[in-house]
Amino acid sequence: MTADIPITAYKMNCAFCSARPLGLCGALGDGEGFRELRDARRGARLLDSGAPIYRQGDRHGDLYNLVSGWVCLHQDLEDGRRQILRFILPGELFGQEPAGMTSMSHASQALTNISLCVIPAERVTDLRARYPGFSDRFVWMLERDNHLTMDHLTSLGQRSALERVAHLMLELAVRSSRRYPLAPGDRFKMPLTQPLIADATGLTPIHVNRMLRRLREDHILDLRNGALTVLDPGRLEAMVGPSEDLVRLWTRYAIVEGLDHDEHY
Amino acid sequence: MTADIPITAYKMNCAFCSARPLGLCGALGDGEGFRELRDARRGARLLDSGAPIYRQGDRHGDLYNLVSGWVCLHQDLEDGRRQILRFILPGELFGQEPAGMTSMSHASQALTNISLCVIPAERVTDLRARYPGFSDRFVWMLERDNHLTMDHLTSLGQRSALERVAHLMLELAVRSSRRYPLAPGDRFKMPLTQPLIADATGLTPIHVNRMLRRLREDHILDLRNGALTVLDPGRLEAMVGPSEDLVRLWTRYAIVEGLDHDEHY
DNA sequence: CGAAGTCTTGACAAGACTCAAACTGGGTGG
DNA sequence: CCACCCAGTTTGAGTCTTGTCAAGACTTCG
Repeated sequence: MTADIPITAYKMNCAFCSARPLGLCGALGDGEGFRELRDARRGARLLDSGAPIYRQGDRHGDLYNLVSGWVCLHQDLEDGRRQILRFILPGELFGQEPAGMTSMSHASQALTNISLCVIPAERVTDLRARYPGFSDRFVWMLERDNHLTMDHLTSLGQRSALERVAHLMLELAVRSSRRYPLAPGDRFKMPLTQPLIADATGLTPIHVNRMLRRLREDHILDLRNGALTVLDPGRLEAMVGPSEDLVRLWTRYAIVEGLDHDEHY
Repeated sequence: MTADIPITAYKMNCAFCSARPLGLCGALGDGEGFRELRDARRGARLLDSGAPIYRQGDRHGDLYNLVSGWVCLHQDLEDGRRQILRFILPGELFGQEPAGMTSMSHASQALTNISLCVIPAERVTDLRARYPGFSDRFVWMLERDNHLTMDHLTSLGQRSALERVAHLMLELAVRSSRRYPLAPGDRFKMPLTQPLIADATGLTPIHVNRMLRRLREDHILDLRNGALTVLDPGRLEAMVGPSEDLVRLWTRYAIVEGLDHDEHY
């Protein structure tokens, strides 16, 4: 179920630990700050698909960096309805809450087998205070989260069921591959079930099924057996209409000063 | 239409300029940092109801602090549909975007006559780098925004039309008055039209009208002539089910170290 | 007084949800 | 190797919520 793994087992896309200079820690260089961050890690965790990472109402304390696998953040209502707020992909940070909150406002769950890097929130706060570049990247990540969440808000509030599903598929294809534009026939591994898509789009699983069928019959995309095939990128993008800036946020982990294009990733 | 006003005309609830120790600048104390912030202001602006503050696609550059009046942030689709992302109340900050964005992803509009405090974004970045307490509050505000947006996302995705309208009304009553809990008969000035509520909840104006009528007939609340009367706070809260933490975010501008309760506001 | 914007209502249409059932594929245990 | 089970997917029929269209009433303001 849950296992601790040695630090050496980390993959290379932890924003805290590696992926320099792209991740959070890139701002710390190779010096003292980076060593501090590395030493602050509470440890790594391996979790099985389906396992909760934290629950709604848990006391707040740690930040998480997803090293491998997929995670979703979701908010549950008392009567069982739940909204998936965001899908977390490798290299992304999650688990932060405004200071002063007594408990987590949302839960998180592994969608695949995952590996995580765990850092106490107060250590991050401390590093932020002492390393401005580190703080800047942290702020950038918050602003990015905000931006993506607002985009979802517009999608749920204004788009039709078909558009919402298309929007989510395009976003996840681009975010998971960091590639744009897409070509006809591109395939992406996507560990999503239709009930998950339903919780993310505010639809019922049955209706998601119908929308996916329609997208397939219209030769726009085909989601099956955990893989998405983009059949007609042009029409897909036309349905979604992502801005240039939005695509940039989809293809990046963090702002990197001086680097302005995706080619570096 | 637009007018510049002398610095002396500021009211006391600008997070940059005053409202100390509660606003952003509170962390700067009375010393050098505070003077720097005050001097960094690009100036103040008065705008008439309905005026745009910035448009979607405008170049990014300034941060805004609302001194008086109401503002909404909204994101528009090409075909005219629009989603209201957030209502901004006096004392709140808006206009930030992730570094690297070329243009604003959303627009903002004055819902009443307003007064604004304008600060160049790069000056804020600079102050963040040099004053950690200032940076903490800035981060806190971002996290708060994020939290509120996620709450709206859950509302749009999971709640019925009636619940969404009730949710918005409760939130705005509490946020605008900074008072909780509510008592039967409490009245709140609220410069909202039904089309605005529709854009915020993802419904049509006509359906908003139906929902408001039902809430009125059920003696839960009454929104009329720009004022909301809460008739039955108990049932209203039961419909919305806000957590303790959420209410705390509704009643506060900023984290203030050492102060833990609303009584200070 | 007229005009514009907002609110209200009714009748109808459409999109999305509910319920029920059959089908698929992968894993488990006999 | 097969039977079974399970979660996920697919489909159909019927219902209900919400949206659309149209028109009238009420405010506010010039």
